[in-house]
Amino acid sequence: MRIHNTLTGHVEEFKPQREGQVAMYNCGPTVYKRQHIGNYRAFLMADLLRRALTYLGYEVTQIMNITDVGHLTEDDVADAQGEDKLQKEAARRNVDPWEIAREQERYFMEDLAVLRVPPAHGYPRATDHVAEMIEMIGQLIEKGHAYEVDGNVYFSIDSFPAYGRLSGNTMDKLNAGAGGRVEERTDKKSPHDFALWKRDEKHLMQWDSPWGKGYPGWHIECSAMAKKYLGETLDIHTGGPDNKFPHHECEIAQTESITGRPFVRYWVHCGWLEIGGGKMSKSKGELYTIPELTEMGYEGADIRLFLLRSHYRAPLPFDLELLDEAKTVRARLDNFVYHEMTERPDGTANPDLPKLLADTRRRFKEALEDDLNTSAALAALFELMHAVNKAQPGREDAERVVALVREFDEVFDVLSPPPQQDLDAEIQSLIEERDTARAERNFARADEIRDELAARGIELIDTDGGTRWKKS
RNA sequence: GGUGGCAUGGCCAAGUGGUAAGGCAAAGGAUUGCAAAUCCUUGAUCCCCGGUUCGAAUCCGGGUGCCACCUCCA
Repeated sequence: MRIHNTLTGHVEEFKPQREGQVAMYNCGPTVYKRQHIGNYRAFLMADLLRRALTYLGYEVTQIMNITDVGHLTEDDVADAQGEDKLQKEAARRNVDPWEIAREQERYFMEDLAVLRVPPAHGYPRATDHVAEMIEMIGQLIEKGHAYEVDGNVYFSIDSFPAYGRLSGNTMDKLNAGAGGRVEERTDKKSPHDFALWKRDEKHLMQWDSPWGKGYPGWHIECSAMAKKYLGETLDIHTGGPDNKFPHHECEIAQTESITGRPFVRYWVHCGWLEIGGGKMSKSKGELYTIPELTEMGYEGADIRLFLLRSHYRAPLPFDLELLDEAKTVRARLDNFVYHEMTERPDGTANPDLPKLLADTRRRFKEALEDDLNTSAALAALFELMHAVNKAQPGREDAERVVALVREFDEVFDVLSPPPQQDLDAEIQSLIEERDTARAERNFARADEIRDELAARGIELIDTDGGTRWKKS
């Protein structure tokens, strides 16, 4: 397995700390608003990574955090001026922030289910780990990496020279490029210092701490929970492109200042999902949530395939036509498995088939091993389908082919469930009537019945072996 | 101003030194009572200029265009 590591900027050979075992942490959602499809690109990448690693024989432990406090609207300012996003939404809707957090967390899980994302091994909430955060903050102060000013605790950037290694925004660069954008004056020693603990009497979520009542800053939660559930050094840490800076820089600074060991071996970030030539984000208008898309008739699997068809790191344009295309492709896959390869006649085994299957599996695997090259993996699958359709296999060969397609689908998970085979008696008799009409060459009546069933969502397919149908 | 990234046929998209995967769309053909599906056929010298090389979409230099981060954001 080779994977692109943001830390080095290169695709590297992946070697977990423990042979065959992977400790993976995914930056999860901030539960103050419904996540949109752009957010889900990052979560589906995490899912892909987990599935691919599992397919390749690794045992993966996956932890994804739920941010339910402390994510500020002004992380850079990172003093008491910044607003907690959850708090802001709570004030807007005039409801308890806890209520919003739990509601949005529930929606998130619902969306993941629609997207066929199997649950991670844990979804720790920030608010359940304030004690761990306080402990880490205390350690940072002890070691001289953090300082308290009037109930606020800041991480001192100057105490961590490696700051900026991940994003390229090193301190000298940040200072050089300040260009008037860092203008605020605060109680911080350096404008780039970020908050670990914040005092704010008006905040609705308050915890006791050695520095008085307050609540934790955003970045510290990931350091605390990653350490608790996966240890001091993670094999993989994922996130969206926006997490690189400052969030992940801050995580590195906090954790490594305490442990003195590398925090993460491989940083993996996805590319932006773009809409209208720009990124899709909550602060702009046009974004789609999962329920909005399903109401429009798209299935989770359509969205999966749309996202998995291109490389996870490339910027990906989003529009409904591309989603339609994914739907078309998926229909072709379904058709192959449930129609072309089903009810095949008996036949002799094709001597070339074993090699075709082995080559296809090798190509598929090698593509995944090459920094999750899903485009190439899918190309292998399409070429297999083409070759098999051409060869018109007998039943046993067809079953072998389908088994391989299903094996690939453990990674992609885009096949529809098997079509229902039960039909009510009325429809059944209409189909029989049509068969009779066709036999009598009464095509007018036959087409009439076809149209009628189509209106009821039943699509008829005439084959040599008789009339088949499927729900359209 | 600083940082990171992108530029491949109508659209989407692989490919990082050896004569451009795959998908969607489109067109023609085979098959079909009509359909659907399937099969056959048809398309790009890879943003521009210069360089390195026997050979570059792929490396180097210089341009141009676009996106993002340095505010909230996956």
